[in-house]
This record gives sequence, structure tokens and C-alpha cells, in this order.
Amino acid sequence: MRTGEKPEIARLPLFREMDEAKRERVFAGSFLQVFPPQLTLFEAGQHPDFLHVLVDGLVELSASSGDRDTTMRIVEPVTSFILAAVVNDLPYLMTARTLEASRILLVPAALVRELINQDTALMQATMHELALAYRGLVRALVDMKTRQSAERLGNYLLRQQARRQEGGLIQLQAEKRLLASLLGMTPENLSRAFSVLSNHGVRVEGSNITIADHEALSAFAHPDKIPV
Amino acid sequence: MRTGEKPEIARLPLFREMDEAKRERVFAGSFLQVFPPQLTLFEAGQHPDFLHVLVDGLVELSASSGDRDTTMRIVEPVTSFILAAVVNDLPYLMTARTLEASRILLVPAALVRELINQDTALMQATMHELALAYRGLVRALVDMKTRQSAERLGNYLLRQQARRQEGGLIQLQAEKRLLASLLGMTPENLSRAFSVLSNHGVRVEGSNITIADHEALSAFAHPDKIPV
DNA sequence: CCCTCGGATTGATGATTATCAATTCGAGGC
DNA sequence: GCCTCGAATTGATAATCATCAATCCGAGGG
Repeated sequence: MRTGEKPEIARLPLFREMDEAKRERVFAGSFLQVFPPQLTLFEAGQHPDFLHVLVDGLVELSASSGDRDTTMRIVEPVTSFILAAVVNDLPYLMTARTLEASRILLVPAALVRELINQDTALMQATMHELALAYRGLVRALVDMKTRQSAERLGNYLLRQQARRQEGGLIQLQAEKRLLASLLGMTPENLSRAFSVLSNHGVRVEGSNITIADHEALSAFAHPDKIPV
Repeated sequence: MRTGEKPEIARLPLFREMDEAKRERVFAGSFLQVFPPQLTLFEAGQHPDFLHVLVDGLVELSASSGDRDTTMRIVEPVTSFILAAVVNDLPYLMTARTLEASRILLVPAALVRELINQDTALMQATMHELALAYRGLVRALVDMKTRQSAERLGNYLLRQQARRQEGGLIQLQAEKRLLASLLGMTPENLSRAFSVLSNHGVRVEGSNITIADHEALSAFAHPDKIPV
């Protein structure tokens, strides 16, 4: 593991509250592995063997029903994923695949569950993490049910801008076809949605997006009012 | 509280693992209140004062963005709701209103958080509950993103039938307009979806639905394959 | 530097869903 | 038993979104 990586992982909400000794047990029992791009890490329906922590790279979580499939989340470092499946020891509901070459910390699921049950602080952190994730999904579902495609894109851009405290510039991390799937639309309609937003304060140059007029975009996209 | 109610609440996943003394503290610190139909219990954005347990009646959880709003869940007794907001002490993301006259146990949020932090079994139960709720929402979001309206209705009927172990008869608990909103469509399209399903093994008589041909409906609706 | 290839864009068309309007249906009140 | 009112249904039309097809564009390889 490179210098500075352990601290970064230790700073994750999940591991932050553990005492140092337990954290060492996590690291000792885990594997840090490098994966090439476009590799499937696990598939929906499989039994969860590891909690995954993306240390470096980019990962897509997707799900399918019948023959259609959809991107559920784009995981950026440093973040853990599929905590719910590990906690409940129930099959993954999503398929994970690397988008770029990625380094991932694999923490054995049984170890995670064991430590959670030994360490109240960790259990509490897990509980809070799950509750926050739940709220995120509530918002995502409301988004999908109440907004049409260009509005969803507008809100996505507003959220991205808020997350990275910078000015108005947003760099898309992944291909637009992927963003389209994440937002529940086709690549063609994503293009059209971008051109709609160009009338509402958004400037697009390839994968560099600028929110030129925050007011106008907000008026169009009706972003969530409830904070956090 | 009527006879037999406490045991029923005590049987909830959340309270099942608590020791008797703590459970008594919950009941002692809570209020069982009766609400008339169509009453708003709380609104999205408010600070969560109580964990709610629906003892009797029917409650709708809805959310909105801009001027559109949508039904997120129809709560049947005996179930607790809005656990995530209480755990995280963050504003409600949904609005709750009674559909019928309802009796609801109101457990002060601060008390819930206090007991969770004192009682590891309760914390663990909460964690599992949240993880399961998370999985439920993942499925709901996939459903919304990958299936069209008649398929969503078909899957809803299949799930309802599975939940109540009976034969093929399903009784809709709420108005169809509400079901439409839950499934992310208009009442008009719900009607049309029902008539589509009549060609795929479903018989409709008012709010009595019969799945006459489970095979045919499954073939049409492509239900989830992953169990639990 | 040019070529190639896959993603992105644009246009045309079709499917799905929403909206508007008009009945029909059914439960509750008189 | 009839009336009334809101929900449910049905039909017609419009908006949104997907699909198909044809370029356009840009990064990587020769």
C-alpha cells in the first residue's frame, strides 16, 4: 500500500471511529488488489464475500431486470461499496465492474460482520452509513419518478458542483453513455438534454461542463430543498 | 392499548431483540395516538421528533420535487416507519398522511437514539432493518428505471401475492389513484395497464385482482430473480 | 500526419406515457 | 331506492422518450 493510503482509508466514515488495533486487524485480514479496466468484480445474485473499498480508479455498479440494465452508481475513490449486502449476508443486488484500472481493498465479509459485532463504534458508524445511503436512494427514486430527463441532468450537474467546492467547472468522470444510463435515459437523449440546458445557464465543451448561470439552472431543474 | 397489541409491536424486527425492561421503557415513554383519515402526520423537511409505529390503519408516505409529487410507500400495520431520519437526526424526506383512521405509536426520536446507543441488540436490529430497507429501495429504483408501466404493475401484483401466502386473490388496500402514484404513473395509465395485463393472466374486478395464470404474468413482467 | 474506430451528436420516426375531456361506475347520504 | 359526488374508465391528442440511421468528432495507432 502506498504511503498515505492507509490514513485515507482510515478517514472513511466507516473506519474513522474504530480503535487503532481493530483497524490494523482489518488491514491485516484484507487484500489490496489491482484490477484492469472493464473487469467484472462480482455479479448480482452472488454471495457477498468481500466489502469493497475503492482506493484508486473508477467502478460502476449496475443492475438489470429482464434484458434491460441500468447504471446505479459510479463509485469514486475513496469509498466503500455494497455495505448493505455484506451486513445482511444477502446476495448482491448489483454488478460491479471497473471502468478504469482500479486498486480495491477487499475486506472479507465475515471479518466485517465479526468486527461490527465486537465494536459498538463501528456498528454505529455502519448504521449511520446505511441510513445515509438509504436517504440517498430515496432522493434518487423521487428524482426518477418526478422529474423528466433534462431536469434530472440539471440536478445532477448542480449536485456535482456542490460536491466539489470549485467554481462552475464540472469534469465528467465517465463516458456520457454511462452518465445517460445513471440518469435513466439513452445517450441520444442525454445529448438533447444537454442542448436543452444550454438555454438554462449550462455550457458544454466535450466533458467539461460549466454552470454559467446557477440561478437559471436552478429555476429549470427545481433542485431538492431539504438539506443534507 | 388493546390486549395483544404490545406483543405484536414487540414482535417487530426492531424491538424483538431488546430485553423486556428496555421495551417497557419504550412503551412508557411513548404515546399511542388515534388520528382521523387524511391527516398529515408530518411533512418532508421537518425535524424528526418521533419514530412512528403504525399499529392500526393505513398511512401514505409521499415526496415531492417542484410541483410534482409521488407516493413512496403505503404503510400497513404493524410496521415502523421513517427509521432512517430518526437514526441520523436529519429532516424527514417524506410526508406522511393517514389514509384511514389510524392508531400510531409515537416513540420520541431522542429516546430511540438513546436506547439504540445503550443496547447493542437494538442497534444491530436497526442496522439490519436499514440494510434491508436499502435493498428494498435498490429494487424499487431498478424497477422504475428498467421496466415500463404495465410491467411494474405486473411485478407489484406478483410481490403482493407472494407476501400474502393465499391463493391468487389480491385485495388492493388503497385507491387505485394511489397505487398509480406508487408505481410512478397516472391513474389513466394504471387502468390501461390493468387491461394490458388481462391478456397476461390477470383478472380484475374492482379492487379484487386475481392472478389466474402465474406463468403468463411472470413471462410478461420479468420479476426479480434474486431472492429476499 | 493520416487512418481507424468507437463514442457523441443530429435527424427522423415510433413507442410509451401524460394530459384533457367525457362518460361510467359505485359507495354513502338522504 | 334514488341522488350525488368522486373515483375509475375510455377515447383523443400531445408531450416525452426510445429507437434507428446517418454523420461528426477526437483519441490512439500506424
